[in-house]
Amino acid sequence: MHEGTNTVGAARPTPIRGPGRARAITHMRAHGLRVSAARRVLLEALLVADGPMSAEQIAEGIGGRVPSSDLASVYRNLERLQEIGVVRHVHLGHGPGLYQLAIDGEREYLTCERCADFRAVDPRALRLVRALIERDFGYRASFTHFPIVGLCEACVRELEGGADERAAAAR
Amino acid sequence: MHEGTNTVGAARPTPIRGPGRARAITHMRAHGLRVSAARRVLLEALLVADGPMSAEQIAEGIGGRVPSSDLASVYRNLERLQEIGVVRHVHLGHGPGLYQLAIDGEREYLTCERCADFRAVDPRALRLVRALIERDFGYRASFTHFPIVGLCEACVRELEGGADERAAAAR
DNA sequence: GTTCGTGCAAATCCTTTGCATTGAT
DNA sequence: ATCAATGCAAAGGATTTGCACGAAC
Repeated sequence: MHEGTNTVGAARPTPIRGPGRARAITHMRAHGLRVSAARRVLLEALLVADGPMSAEQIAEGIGGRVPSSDLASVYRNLERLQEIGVVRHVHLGHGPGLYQLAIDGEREYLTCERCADFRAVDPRALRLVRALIERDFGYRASFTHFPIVGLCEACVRELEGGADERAAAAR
Repeated sequence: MHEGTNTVGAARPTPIRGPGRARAITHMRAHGLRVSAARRVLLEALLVADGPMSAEQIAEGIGGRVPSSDLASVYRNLERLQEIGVVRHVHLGHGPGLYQLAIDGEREYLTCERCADFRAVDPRALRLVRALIERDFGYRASFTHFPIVGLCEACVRELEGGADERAAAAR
């Protein structure tokens, strides 16, 4: 059925480690990708961004902090860079996919379906969760591409506090 | 940011229990919804379907087993019925949202990002997983609307078998 | 007789594709 | 000089919205 973005099962890309620019460009050359202006700008955008960004935000130049570029090319390049392990993306709830450099090792995500905020964690922090899921269901879970969805601490408090607040207001 | 489909935080709808038709229709009347032909057909489609169905499949009459109907109306009615707790939907990976009746109690999902197959489980089966996530991250996870994504047992075997097969082929 | 729901068309959002031109190698 | 990458425009799938007509209450 759906694939394209699906990394699992394809030749596993070597994630880039160490600081960005030069490393990424070497990686691109090593994979036979040309180093065009558009791709330099794309890398710059991802380096400048502080967190996962939508293709549109990137195309618009991260709010003017880097030159803007063509959206279709951004999508094409994000996909190519993803294939060689320079880029990753996450789907946080509805809304567009969010892209980021893969230079900082794997991250897994938890996102709040109420306030839409999210949290990136080291995969090791989810070792037990994964083990439990595999033991009970045989599934090898990954929250890299699709996050754990739920309510964050703040939203839980707000919702549970709801009763108290109402009681207080009634007084 | 995104909402609409988001159930959490809104007045929690009473899920319908007991067998379908009449129950659902009573529920609709109780919530001031009119019982139109289109809505009867929609309910029929969801009753006939054996699993979560896309809006398009429903509009096309579940492969001719029920009358077909207008896609926009299907979406509108799915949303209204969801608001009153007669319908639920899941997002399994990419692809369209999948809708089903809420008559059979909550279900949580695990889906395979390789073969796109999925599995519905009783929420109680995920009690420990949820507890662990809440303890470690403060998130109250729910896999009702967005599933646990990973590799199913079969795909894990295929991928791990890969090495053996290759070794065997080399012999 | 109102008001809500319908069907159709058109618009929206995110993403992909076709194609002639430009540019990296 | 070659071939990959670009930019633009147009298509694509999923979903939403506007609106005039019809049907449930």
